[in-house]
Amino acid sequence: MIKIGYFSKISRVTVKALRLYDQIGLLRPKQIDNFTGYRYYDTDQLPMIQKIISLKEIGFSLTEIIEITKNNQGFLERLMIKEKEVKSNLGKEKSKLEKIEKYIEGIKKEKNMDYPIVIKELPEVIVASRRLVIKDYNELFKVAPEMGEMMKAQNLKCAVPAYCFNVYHDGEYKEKDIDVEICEAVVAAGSETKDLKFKKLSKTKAACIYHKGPYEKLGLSYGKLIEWLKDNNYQPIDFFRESYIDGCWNKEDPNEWLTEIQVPIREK
Amino acid sequence: MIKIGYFSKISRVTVKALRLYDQIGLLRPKQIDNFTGYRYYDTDQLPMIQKIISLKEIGFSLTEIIEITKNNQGFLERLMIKEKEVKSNLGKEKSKLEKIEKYIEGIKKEKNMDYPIVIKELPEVIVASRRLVIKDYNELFKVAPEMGEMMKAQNLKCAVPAYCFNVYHDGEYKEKDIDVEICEAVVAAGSETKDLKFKKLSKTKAACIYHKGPYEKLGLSYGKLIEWLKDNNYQPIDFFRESYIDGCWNKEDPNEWLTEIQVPIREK
DNA sequence: ATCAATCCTCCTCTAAGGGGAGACACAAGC
DNA sequence: GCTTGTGTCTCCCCTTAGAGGAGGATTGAT
Repeated sequence: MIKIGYFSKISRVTVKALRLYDQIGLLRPKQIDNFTGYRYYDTDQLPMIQKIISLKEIGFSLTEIIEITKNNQGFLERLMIKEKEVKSNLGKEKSKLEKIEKYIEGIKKEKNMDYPIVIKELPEVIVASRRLVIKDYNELFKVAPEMGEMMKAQNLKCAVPAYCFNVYHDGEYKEKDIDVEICEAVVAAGSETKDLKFKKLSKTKAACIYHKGPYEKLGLSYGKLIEWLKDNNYQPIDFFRESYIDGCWNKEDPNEWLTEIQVPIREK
Repeated sequence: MIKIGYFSKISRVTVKALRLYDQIGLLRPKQIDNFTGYRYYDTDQLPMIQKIISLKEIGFSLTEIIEITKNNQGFLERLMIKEKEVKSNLGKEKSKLEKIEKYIEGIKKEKNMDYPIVIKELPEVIVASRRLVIKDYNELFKVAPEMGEMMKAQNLKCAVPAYCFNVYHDGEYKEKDIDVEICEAVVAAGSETKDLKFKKLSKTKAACIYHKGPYEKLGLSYGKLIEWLKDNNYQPIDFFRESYIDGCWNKEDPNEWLTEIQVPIREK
């Protein structure tokens, strides 16, 4: 019979750990002195502690190890479950590594990524949409409230949280005669009119970037996003959405305006 | 100004997490009502929470994120450190996966691995060694105590924990005229005699397996170990050591005898 | 007999929140 | 103005696998 310290040395398991294993019933000392409380182990418990170490090394928790060592039933199943888990972890670590390397690359190329680009899942949503050609961007400040009126007339309820974005349908950047579609998420579709259509957008992954500041500089953010798509080998599967978060309606200073550009992509 | 629940929805971060971030000073609400304690956030805090999420995704802890967002100094270095970390994790997960697959394979092939094979590091050790040819295995029970006498005569101190093993130098298994070397770890070398040599064994990785039961069945364990080496593409770099843990000196029943077979291997 | 080493139990701490209790606060319907 | 339901607040406990340490008892060696 050997004391815990010696058993700790030959098993290469700390005393703290051994006491814990005793406590949770994973590995009880062969004998415990009733008066002193001293734990006495036997060398023939070495294989058991070895097994515990092995199972720990492949990722089983102590609770799982207790169950495994108690009755060997279902060990194969457990192994296969654990295999999946580990594979999933492996995938996560790989994706971390990719992201880190992108970050490092970005810094070395001196791209100033004040705001990171992330992939989000955009939920399924029903939008009221009005598509029209406007003379210039300023006209937006007129037609947007009009649309609000139309929606109010139908007693449409906007979704919460609000989600309001524009889609620009021109193939190129234009300053005049812009083909724009204004979309606003609603709780349920209304009745279609000449000016107001409804559609359901299915959920999708999207690459997103925030843009802070006036709309004239949105181009910079579009540029970053497009470059990122190319670098990461993603392909857009729908139009870019320009989602308005802060704007003239709640912030006076255009430098405070906040917009998010979202582009639906196919998952890799 | 929006309340925590709404901010939670649009940022996709739980209320619990937001409150924690507030508490640790990572992301304070823009305003807090002195009377009610209600937290009020602003939409312009979205980019910040986004950044936090991104940094979390690549494996930074909240404490690290606080430091990163406070002053951007050394971000590149941090990234490179994190890259190493993640690569190391990746390696660990891969090794887990390998082990799991070996286990599964073993079970499917019905190899009864009552005791797992593990790789340990054997520490550097000084051994007293006596090499001789014995007529049969029973002679060991005579020569071993003799060696004890020789050591006692020189007042040699055995190492703690005790480490006593045999090395069989014959190229094949023999029943007679066995070329055996008996080794015992000592604290310091003594003076060499005809029968007693000393040598220092450097530390090395070794594949090890426990064997419980009489010595006649040691062959089975040797077999498993050798097969495992082949399966895992390891090559022995030294003789097999048969390390005696429980034996006739402390257990009567040979079924209780415990031996560990160790074979030094080169690290992959 | 003394003293250092070992052992015991008990307590707190880790990271990033999750779950829940009890108490207020707010908005809507009557 | 009142009730009701929901949202929010703080505070407390819980999770893993031990690490670290305090304070006190025991052991082994001199």
